[in-house]
Amino acid sequence: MLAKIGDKWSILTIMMLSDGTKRFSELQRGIDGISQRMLTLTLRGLERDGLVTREVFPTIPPRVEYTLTPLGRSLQVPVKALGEWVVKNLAELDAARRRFDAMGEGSD
Amino acid sequence: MLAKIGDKWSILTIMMLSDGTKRFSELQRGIDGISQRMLTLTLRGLERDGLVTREVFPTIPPRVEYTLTPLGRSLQVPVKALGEWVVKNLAELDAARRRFDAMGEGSD
DNA sequence: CTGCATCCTTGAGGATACTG
DNA sequence: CAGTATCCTCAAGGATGCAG
Repeated sequence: MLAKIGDKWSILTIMMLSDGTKRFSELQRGIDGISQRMLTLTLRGLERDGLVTREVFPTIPPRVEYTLTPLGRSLQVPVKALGEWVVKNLAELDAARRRFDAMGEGSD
Repeated sequence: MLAKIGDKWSILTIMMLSDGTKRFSELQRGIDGISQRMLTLTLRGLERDGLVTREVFPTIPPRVEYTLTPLGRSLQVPVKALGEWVVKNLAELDAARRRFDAMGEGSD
C-alpha cells in the first residue's frame, strides 16, 4: 500500500518538486529515464495520496503545474534523508558489491 | 541501482534487523508475507551491498544468523524515519485517497 | 533449518500512436 | 504541451520440490 512511497519514481518526483512548482515537461526532462507514461501514473498516485497538487491552465498549448502539498513537503524530509544517505554511501556500496562479486569465481 | 534500497522487502528486512541479530526463520516469521525465496534473495542483496553479515553455524540442523553491519545500521536511521513518517500519516494518506477516489464517479 | 532450482503468473513499465 | 490507450516485454515474485 505504501509501496508507492518507496517507489523509485515517486522518490525522484518528490525530490524534483522539492525546489518548487514544476510543469509536466520540466519533470520529465529532470527525472532521468522516466517515460511519459510513468510520469503520468506517478503524478496521479502522488496526487491521489494528497502529496502533490495539480493545477491546469487552459491555455494553448496547455500548461499543467505540479506542487508539493504541505503533506508532500513533510514527506520530502525523510525522503531527502534517504537520498542523501545513498549519495554519501554510493562508493562504499559499490566497493562492498565488488568485494562480494569477487568471491565465488575462483572455484577452479 | 539503489532500487534495492528502496525495495519493500529490503526496508522491512532492515527494520527487522534493527533490534539485533536474527536467524533466517525468525526473519521469515517476522516479515509479513515474504516468501522463502524472496527472503533469500533480499538477504543476499543486502549482504552483497555490505549492509548485513551472514554467519553460518555448521550444526545440525543448520543455523544462520544475520546482523546489520555498521553501514546497515547507518542506513537504518533514514529508513526508520521514512517508516515512521508513513505510520504517522497513514490516516491522512487514506483520507486523501478516499477524497480523490470520490471524484470522477458522478460523471453521468 | 536453510537454501537452491524450476515452473508459472502477474504486473510494472517502455514504445508508440493518437487526441485536445 | 499534456495526457490517454494499446501493445509487448521482461523481471519480480509465489509455489513447490529437492538437498545438505
